[in-house]
Amino acid sequence: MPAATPSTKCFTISQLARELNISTRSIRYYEEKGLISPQRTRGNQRVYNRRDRARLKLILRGKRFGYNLNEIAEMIGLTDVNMGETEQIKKSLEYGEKKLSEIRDRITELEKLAQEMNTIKGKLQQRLKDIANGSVP
Amino acid sequence: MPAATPSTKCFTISQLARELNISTRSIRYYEEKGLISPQRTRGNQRVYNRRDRARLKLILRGKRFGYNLNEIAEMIGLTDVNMGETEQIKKSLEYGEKKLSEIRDRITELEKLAQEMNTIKGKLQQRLKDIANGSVP
DNA sequence: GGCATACTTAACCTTAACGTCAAGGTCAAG
DNA sequence: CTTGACCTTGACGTTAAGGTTAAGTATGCC
Repeated sequence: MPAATPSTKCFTISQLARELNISTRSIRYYEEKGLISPQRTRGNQRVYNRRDRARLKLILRGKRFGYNLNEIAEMIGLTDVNMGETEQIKKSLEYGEKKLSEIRDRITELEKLAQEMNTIKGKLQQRLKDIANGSVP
Repeated sequence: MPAATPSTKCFTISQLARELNISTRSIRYYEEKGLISPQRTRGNQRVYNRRDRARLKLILRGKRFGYNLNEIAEMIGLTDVNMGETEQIKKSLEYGEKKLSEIRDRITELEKLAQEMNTIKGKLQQRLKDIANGSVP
């Protein structure tokens, strides 16, 4: 067998913070809330692997859609925690299903919003033309 | 000419609050922040028309996507305020364009999120099967 | 070992977005 | 004109999500 763990790249907290463009404080705060649990060095410093990094990205994505940290916690509760009893898994699946349809709703809603803004855009452009001609306001 | 204003249905604040499932406090707060400016009765009570109602819906939609009220204020600044000088309109258009592409980005991102959750779902189901058989955890 | 960086926890501070409560005004029904 | 439901402003309270600062520890490099 060759050397071990070929896919265990690690990051420090500030590396991740820089990469994800957030503060270290935020990352620690997410940990406080139980959203991530990185390993530690002997010296007690946090070490993040790519799974942790992926999870952070997931958290940030959730945030961008207006979910708060509690909701996100529930949402990603279905990734690797729980993973114990069949019942838990089933519940997670159920929850995930709910969230998925919620997301689909959001997508259609966003499309509606885009449409709405397009309408407004059209009106503004029309108005611009009107002004260019001389139709009084 | 027949009777005037055929499309001027009005609402009280609590009617809207109930319909939109938010508190009256929130609605007043949005007004405080300059996001809506309903008419008043002689007795100084707020009266909302359907345009106001539509705007409230827009605000809530924005919120659901993680925009804060300041961002939303800017965003809807392009609906009927400004509407005065050509320069303003042009700026609004520019801003709207930016927002539109932002929205498109969000849509793709949401799709990615949905995909990700589907992957998780698959894993959970697989795990469920494994347990059903008897492969130890 | 010594130095510069980066990391740790703990404590306190800030801001947005409301919730809540008080003290009083409005409005439609009777 | 009274009553009850609803509305007004104002002020203060609360909560989530961090920012900030302090005092001390780890790590990498010379």
